[in-house]
Amino acid sequence: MTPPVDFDALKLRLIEIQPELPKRLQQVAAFALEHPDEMALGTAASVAGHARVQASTLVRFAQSIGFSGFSDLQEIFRSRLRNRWPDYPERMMALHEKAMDSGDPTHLLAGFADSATASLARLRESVTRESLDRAIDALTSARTVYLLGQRRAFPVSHYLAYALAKLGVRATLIDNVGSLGAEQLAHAGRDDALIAISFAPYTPLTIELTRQAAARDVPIVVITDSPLSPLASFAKVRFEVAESDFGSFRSLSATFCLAITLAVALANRRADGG
Amino acid sequence: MTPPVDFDALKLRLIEIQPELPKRLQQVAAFALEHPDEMALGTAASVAGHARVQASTLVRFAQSIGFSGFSDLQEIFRSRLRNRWPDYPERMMALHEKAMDSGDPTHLLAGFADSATASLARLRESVTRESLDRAIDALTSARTVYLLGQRRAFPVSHYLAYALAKLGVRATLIDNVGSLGAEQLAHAGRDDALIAISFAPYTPLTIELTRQAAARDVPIVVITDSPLSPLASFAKVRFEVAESDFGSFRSLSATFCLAITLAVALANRRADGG
DNA sequence: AGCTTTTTGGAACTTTCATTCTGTCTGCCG
DNA sequence: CGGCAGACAGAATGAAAGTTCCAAAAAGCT
Repeated sequence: MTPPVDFDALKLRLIEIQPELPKRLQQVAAFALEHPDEMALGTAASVAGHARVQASTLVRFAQSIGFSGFSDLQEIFRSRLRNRWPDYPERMMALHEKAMDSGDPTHLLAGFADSATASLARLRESVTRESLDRAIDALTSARTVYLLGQRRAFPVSHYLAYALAKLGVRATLIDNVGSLGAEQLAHAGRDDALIAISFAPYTPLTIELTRQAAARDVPIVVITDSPLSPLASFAKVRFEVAESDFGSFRSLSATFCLAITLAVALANRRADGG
Repeated sequence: MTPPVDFDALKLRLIEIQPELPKRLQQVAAFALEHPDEMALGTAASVAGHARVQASTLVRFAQSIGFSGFSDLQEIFRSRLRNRWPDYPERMMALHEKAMDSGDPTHLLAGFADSATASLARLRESVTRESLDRAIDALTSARTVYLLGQRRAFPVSHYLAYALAKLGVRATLIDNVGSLGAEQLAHAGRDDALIAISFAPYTPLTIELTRQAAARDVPIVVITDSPLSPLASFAKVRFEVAESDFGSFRSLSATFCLAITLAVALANRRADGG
């Protein structure tokens, strides 16, 4: 069998033959495509370690595609690295300028990526350890963590529900399916907690349900975009996330980042504290 | 003498001390700056050959700058090649460990923010104008855009549904509420389009519904994490988003960024083209 | 269920590589 | 002109890497 001559050919070949490959060899194929840099720079042993495979499997993999051994295969990944655009900052500049012409969607992509990056940078500066600690305290002592976010904020609360479930934390997502939002939150009490998320224009349902929960003394962590947010007054702990926007669409990157931080920190605390 | 920590520092150091270096060492310095790729990927012997020098000279060169040997020096060149941030993996490790044993949640936040930022940077490099254009073409000619993403990917498809609705694009979210996923997608035909999103471990429902849609010739734009993804083969256009992960949680920033780019570009195209 | 074939993990083997060491050479100062 | 110090090339060395092989396990087939 004749081995692929460049990275693209290799990629195609792998896509083609992967289904009929043994398990471990599939594993290697997936790893190779996901970590091409590692394949290029690492040693057979280190790559094998990261891919959870024996070094000999790497050799077998290479041979099954037609190479004589791992080293030959690695040469493909190395040449890919050589031919990659020489200098990063220059390329970035060129990309920005070239994309300025209208109708180029890469311009949009760059814009959204920039604004997300900016949001993340600002998040890091604006969130204090103290507020994080207080939020995690409040959540740690909760029997059930309720998650509320509608419309734009719904992706965040849904992702939190997913993450908390994975982390073994009891959480309930208020998704308002069938307009049962109020009922979904009805049993939240003072030994639970609510994470309420809303941005301008604030969804009335989110405000109303948060208000009701606050009236029942449910500890509330609020993620919003302004200290003047209608949610602010209900908050035991409040985070203001200033997402920069590009065009009229705000990124949610910083909000997600904060959310997952809360989730993981909470799980860690539970694991430590018993 | 303390060795430079990254490529730029090394460059400066070399320029500074080059005049007072012995002849062969100057030769090596010049070669190193002119052929950084060779320095990164070659062996001591091959580099020595190209630079018309003995291998031992390379070692002495490295030591004269403060490294323990050629291998340490080579690491600098390799990390330059790996990605724009030379110390990214180390930084990640450090943050992770700090976050783990200090219990300081701001380290977690920094880690997630970093990994999101890295994902965004990589996204910009990996997405080509050509694939964006093809995706937008496919979506523009669709009567209805169907959005499919479950579990981890659900936040993305939900957000897309929100954004497309705001932009005046007819879109249907396959949320599988009440297990009506198949029925929600039942009327999609060849003049519609589907955006299918899934990451490992791929949700069976997403794969199955995408397969069914593909069988009915629905044009499909796939967002996934590997060319070997089970979704890949159904795709008319495929995006591979390599999100870096921190701990065991992947950021979704790059995926959101790509999604919103598609949405806005689509709306723009519709507005222009009539 | 038993046999055959394929696949896998691990150790042994061989090669390659970086590094050290030694003798020689060159340039400089006495 | 002779001696000294630094630099150099090339061989020797020891470590690390890639590869091969074999036995055990798994998968497939009758």
